[in-house]
Amino acid sequence: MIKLILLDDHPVFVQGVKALFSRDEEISVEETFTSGIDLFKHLAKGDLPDVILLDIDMGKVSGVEVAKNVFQLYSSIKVIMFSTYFSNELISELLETGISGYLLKSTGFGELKSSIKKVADGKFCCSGEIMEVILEGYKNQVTNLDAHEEETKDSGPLSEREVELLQLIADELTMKEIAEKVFLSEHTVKTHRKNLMAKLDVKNTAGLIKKAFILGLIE
Amino acid sequence: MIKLILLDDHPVFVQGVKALFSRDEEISVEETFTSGIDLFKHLAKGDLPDVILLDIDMGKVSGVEVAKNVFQLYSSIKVIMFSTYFSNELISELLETGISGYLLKSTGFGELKSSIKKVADGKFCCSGEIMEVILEGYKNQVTNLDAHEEETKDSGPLSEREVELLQLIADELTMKEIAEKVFLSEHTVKTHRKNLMAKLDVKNTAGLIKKAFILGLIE
DNA sequence: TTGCACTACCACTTTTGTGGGGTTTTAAGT
DNA sequence: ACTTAAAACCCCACAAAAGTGGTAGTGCAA
Repeated sequence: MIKLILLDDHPVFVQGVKALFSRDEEISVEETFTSGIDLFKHLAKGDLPDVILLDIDMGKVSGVEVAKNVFQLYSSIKVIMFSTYFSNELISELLETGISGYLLKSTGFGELKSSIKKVADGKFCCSGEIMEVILEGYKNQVTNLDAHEEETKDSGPLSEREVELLQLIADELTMKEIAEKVFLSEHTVKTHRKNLMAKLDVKNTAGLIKKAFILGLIE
Repeated sequence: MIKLILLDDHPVFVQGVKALFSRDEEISVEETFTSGIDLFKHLAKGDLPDVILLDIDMGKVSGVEVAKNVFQLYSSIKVIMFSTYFSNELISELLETGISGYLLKSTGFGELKSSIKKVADGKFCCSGEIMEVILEGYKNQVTNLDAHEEETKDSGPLSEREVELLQLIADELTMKEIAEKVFLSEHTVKTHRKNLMAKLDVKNTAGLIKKAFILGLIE
C-alpha cells in the first residue's frame, strides 16, 4: 500500500481527491494538509509517507520551497508536483531539487493514479507536455557534459521542541525570555536556535524567520 | 434534489468533488465539464441544472465570460463562482452580471455544500472575506463621496529605500554588508532599520521579517 | 514652510551568533 | 540485552551584530 499525503491549500480539492482514493487498494491517502506548517508538523512525528502530492500554486507559501525542504529534511520521500502551469525555470529548478514527478492540472485521475504508482516505484513521471520541455533542454545541454553530483544532505526533520522554540523566536522573544517561558536554560535555547539555523541552512535571525515562514513552520 | 453542474478545467478537481457528492441526499452532480464549450453544448439540450459551480481561473475561456453567457441564455440557473482569489473589480463586475455566490478556494467542503443549498433556495452566498470587501466598498460609497484615494495605513507607508533595505535584511545581509552594497554609511542603514522596526511596530529582526512577509513586503 | 525621506553620526546596552565542550533520555535496530 | 543515534538538555567565552536613544543637515514636495 502506497502511503500518500496531499498538500494543497484548496480544502475541497484535497477532500475530493481523498474521496477518490477512499476505496483504492494500492494507494491510501494517509493525511491531507492545506498548509506547509501542518505538513511539517506531521512529518516531524516520524510517520513518513511514500509520496507527497504537492500543489505549486499556494498563495504565499510556495510549493517549490516546501518541496525543497522536504528533500532536505526527508530525502526518502518522493514528491510529485501538481500545478496549473509550467515554466522552464521552475522545472529546471525543481528537477535539481529532486522531485519525482510533475503533473499538470489537465491530468485526469487515472493518469494521476498511475503516476503515483510509478513514482512510488522509484521512477520519474511527468505529463507529456513537460517531457517535451525537458527533452528540449536536454538536447541543448548535451554539448557540455559536466556531471554535477550535488548530494542534498539530509539534515533531519525539525523536532517538536525546535518548532516550538522557532515560533517563540518569531514571536519576538529573546533567548532569555524564551528560556523563562519554557523553563529551560538560556544556553539550551541558544543551542536549539543554533541547530535550527544549521538545519534550515541560514545565517541569522532574518533568514531563519523568512525560511520558516516560507516553509509554513511558523504562523 | 438540487441538480448541480461543475465546471473547472481541472479534471481531478471535478472528479473529486463529484465523488464527495456521490452519496449526498440533497445535491446531485448531474454533469461535470472541463470546458465552457462542453457546458453550453449540454445546456443546449434543455436539461438545465439548478446551480452551476464555476471556476474563474480557467486558462483560455474565462469563467467570468462563461457566467455572463449563462445568465444571458439561461436566467433561471444560479451560478456560484469558485476562485483562488478575489479582486474588487472582478467582484463588482460579477455582482452586476448576477451571480448568486462567490466562494474562495479556502472554503471547505461543508461550507461549499451549505452554500449551494442556500443559493438553490434563492439566497446570495459568499465567503466572509468577500463580504468584508463588499461592505468596505459599500461604506466608502456612502461616506466618502469625493474620490480621494487613501494610502494603506496598516503600518505606515514605507519609502522605496526602506523596502529595498528591508529586502536586503531579509536576504541575511548584515548592516555592514548592506552599507557596502548600496553605498551608504552603516549608520544610515541602521537608522533605516530602526525606522522600519518603528513603522512596522516590531521589536527585533524576527518580528520585522515575519511582519514584512505577512504584509508581502519581501519575497 | 512644514513635513518627510534620506542621509549621517555617536555612545551605550543587549542580543545574537560562533565554536567549542558536555550529560541524560529516548527510541530504534541487531 | 546491547549498541547506537538522535533529541533534548546544559555550559562557557568571545566576537559580532543588533538594538536604543538620541542629534542633525540636506533637499524636495505639498
